[in-house]
Amino acid sequence: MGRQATEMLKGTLEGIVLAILSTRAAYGYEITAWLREQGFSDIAEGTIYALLVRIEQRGLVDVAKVPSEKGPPRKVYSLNAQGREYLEEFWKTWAFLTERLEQLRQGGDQA
Amino acid sequence: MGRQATEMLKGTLEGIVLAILSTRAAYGYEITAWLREQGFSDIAEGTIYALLVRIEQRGLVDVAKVPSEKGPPRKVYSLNAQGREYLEEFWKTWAFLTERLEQLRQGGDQA
DNA sequence: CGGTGTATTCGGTGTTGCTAAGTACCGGTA
DNA sequence: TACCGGTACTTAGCAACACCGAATACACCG
Repeated sequence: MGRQATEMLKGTLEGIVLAILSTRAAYGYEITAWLREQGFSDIAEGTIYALLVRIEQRGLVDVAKVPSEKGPPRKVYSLNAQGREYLEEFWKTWAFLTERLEQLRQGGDQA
Repeated sequence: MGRQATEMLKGTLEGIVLAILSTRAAYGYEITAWLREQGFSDIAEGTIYALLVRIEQRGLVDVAKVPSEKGPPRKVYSLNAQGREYLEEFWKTWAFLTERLEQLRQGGDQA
């Protein structure tokens, strides 16, 4: 989607992944595929894996190694209590941002 | 506002400033003060100036040096045609992101 | 045995916002 | 005069994040 999207994803992508994991446990490959389906056409594979490693190191998710029928074992991530708290904060920050931008958009349309 | 906000601002702050400039010309100090009023409490002064330099170098804004009664001359920025185009793209990307996240938020609330 | 699809890892790059310090100009005050 | 606070901009170095490209590993199929 271009340069703007790349920069806007910073910080947001983390929230997106946490939000996905709040509905169900998932592994990297699966998440990447799902995001592509949702229109995040050019999210790099490596980006998701790196992100997953980060949130694991911060203790926001639990990990389970599950054998796959069709490849190497999967690392299945699930959101834990701390992750849920963090996700709450994310939504608050997101709400603040969207409010400000909604105001700006309306103001800009008038001018 | 913390780490999350910092990361989420990346890419978004640029759009915010362009949106401000689409309503009226402004200079750095003024923009910083306005943002603080709007609740962006800890946006660093240097951040805005650096951003303004970037968008100027990309040719999105025009600059005029205007003497001030109370200090060194102001650099007043105004959005030009290219900047307006770029801002349009920004809004599109932003709309895409908000759509996805709105869906995720609803899904997450159910689970 | 080589190729395709699944699944993860790693090193290096560019962009961005933050920190912190410095420069410059002006008015008021001691 | 000398100093301080408010205005206004600049700069150098840092940390975090998404991207790119390549590599690794496993399973099945022709």
